[in-house]
Amino acid sequence: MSEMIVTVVRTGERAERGVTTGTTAGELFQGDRAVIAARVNGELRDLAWALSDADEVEPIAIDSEDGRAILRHSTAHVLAQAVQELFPEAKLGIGPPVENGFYYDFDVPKPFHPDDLERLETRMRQIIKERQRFSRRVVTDDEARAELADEPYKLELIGLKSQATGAAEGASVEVGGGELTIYDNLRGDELAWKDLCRGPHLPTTRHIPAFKLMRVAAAYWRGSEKNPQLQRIYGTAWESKDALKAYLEMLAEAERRDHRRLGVELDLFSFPEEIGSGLAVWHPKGGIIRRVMEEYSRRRHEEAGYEFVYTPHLSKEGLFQTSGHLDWYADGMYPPMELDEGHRYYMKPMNCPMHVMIYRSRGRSYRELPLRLFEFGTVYRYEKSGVVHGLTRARGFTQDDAHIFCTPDQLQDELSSLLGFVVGLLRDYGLEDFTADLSTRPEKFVGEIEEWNTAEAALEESLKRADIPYTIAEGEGAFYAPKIDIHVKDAIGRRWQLSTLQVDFQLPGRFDIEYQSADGTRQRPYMIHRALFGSEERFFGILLEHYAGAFPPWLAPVQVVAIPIAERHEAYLEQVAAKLRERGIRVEVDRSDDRMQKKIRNAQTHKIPYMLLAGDRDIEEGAVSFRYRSGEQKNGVPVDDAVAEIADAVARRIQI
RNA sequence: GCCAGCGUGGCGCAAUUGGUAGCGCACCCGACUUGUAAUCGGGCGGUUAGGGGUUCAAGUCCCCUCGCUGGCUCCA
Repeated sequence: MSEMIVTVVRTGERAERGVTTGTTAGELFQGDRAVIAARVNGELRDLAWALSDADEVEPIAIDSEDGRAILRHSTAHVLAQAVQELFPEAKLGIGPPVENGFYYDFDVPKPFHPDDLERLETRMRQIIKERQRFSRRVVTDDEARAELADEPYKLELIGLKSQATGAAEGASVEVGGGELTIYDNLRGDELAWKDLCRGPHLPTTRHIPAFKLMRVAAAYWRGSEKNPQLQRIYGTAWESKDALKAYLEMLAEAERRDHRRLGVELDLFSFPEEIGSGLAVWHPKGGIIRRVMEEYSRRRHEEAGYEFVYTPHLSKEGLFQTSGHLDWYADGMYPPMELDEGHRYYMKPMNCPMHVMIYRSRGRSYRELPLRLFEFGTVYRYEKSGVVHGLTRARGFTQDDAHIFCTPDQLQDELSSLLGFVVGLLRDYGLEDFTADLSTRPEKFVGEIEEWNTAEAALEESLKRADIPYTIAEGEGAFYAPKIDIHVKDAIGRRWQLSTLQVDFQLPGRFDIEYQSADGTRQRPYMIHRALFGSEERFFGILLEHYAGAFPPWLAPVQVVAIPIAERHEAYLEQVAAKLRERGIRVEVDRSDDRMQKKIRNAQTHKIPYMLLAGDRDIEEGAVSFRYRSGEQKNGVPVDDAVAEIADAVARRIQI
């Protein structure tokens, strides 16, 4: 009685099934409520898709990656319907799923107000309750044009698709590759709404278990500054109320550990309005952490053969003309200071030209190479006003910047050892999970293609040797060089771009630097740029969020707070503190007239790694009692043992 | 740079339709001296980011500047 055979694929297992002609994917998976779409011969399809003989069919569950994307895309449609009902003049842009959610762009006469989101959510809930069916319909270009005559942006997409040019990011969900389709939202048999869309979609709106609109924003149509700005609404949707809740809690956790908030709470740094946007001052507690980070980094660099240099923050314009910065990135530089007789000085946006000056200060021999120059170099970049963001995107910041001058022969080994060094040092700061991007030649570049190819190959080889997983970012290199960016994953799973490593054969030529080789000829060195933290400010901000302010003891600004049970125990704790200070431990005795419980609370909120308490019992035994950040305690520890425990944790740079 | 939302004592927040700026924490003073997350009492502190305007009257309305937030664009 079965008229055709399909192959059902589930998590790698394959099974053949005989079904009647015209069976849909949905009927195949009837009974499994988690299945909301299917992959038929490799293509994602609606459950209403009619199968053909010999099809290979895989169920798509709503809680899979593909399933969530479909859910979110369908939720975007519900949003768009709600918007057009509440704001009839709204014209549709695009509405794709994105990581953790979706958005939909609209052209509206008056921008949305945050309060509009609540009204839209209410309407969306009604639409979901109505159990509208998502119904797919194939149309010709002309039919689509006729049906969407009132939607200028959709018409533009149809036009783009006809021209087979690359549409905007996200637009592929509207028009896709082949035939055009429109999805009708049907309330019973009545058409509630429709949208040009490739699909697939959930069977009905009722299949949306949980969603929330997040924020309104503006976005340029098709991602170009030259185009008009549309109003974008961001939302999120999940396979269950619990999954939505977990996501919202993750966002709340990210907010709690936002470095800008912790910077204030822990008194680490601030951005005085009087100084200017994006320009931080470091308070004593933040300053200690930064100093410890720098000291450790400096020591490791010295051990690895780097030499320390210092250079000024300002330079005459000629330097940046030679380097090419004024030709390529003058926009990103602070405007020049005009001095007498027409001399112009610029704040430096990068340290490299300065380091080249050091190299060029005298003749160089191949025997000196590789020459590794390192500086904590403070640079200033005129970031656009809308992008400044705490410590992670500042206008003044300090790079842990090094430039390595080497012979072409040395390039490969130098890159390889460099990568190992970088990753090793990042591990010491408590970061574990690394990936890399290899950014290759961009459209706008300088130099010879052969040189680019050589450098790209050397970078890739070093990634392989260092065994770091990487992806190739085609065309993402700097104009003067290909680069490797190292990304790290933080404690709550976010990825941050940190270190960069670039091969540069432009600057050596521009500055005409040379070395004398063994055969007596003059040769041009290669140059490698690298920053490990990227910027100290940014790295600090990332670490702060990674640790949620609870730094490991070696970095904590105050490592120990000693808390007397009563005033008469203060002198004893001062002796303990003196012993700790002898070991270089940063310790404070809390002699305020707060109650002991309050002192504990204070130390706890300041995320102090160790609290040492002492009362009559401890003093009798020559001991102290520990309270750790976890709330755990360890009582009656002999003072020398306590000191040793703390000093050891600091020396080993472990987290506790 | 563009769009939107914001900007109240150090921090977190309040202030009916425009009608004399309050609270908590922190801070200062006093009392209390207490074994693991907030003792009690008193006090100081704001020309409501800055400037201009409307009004009898503006933290509340309008304009400009600065700054912050979320996006977009950008990130050498």
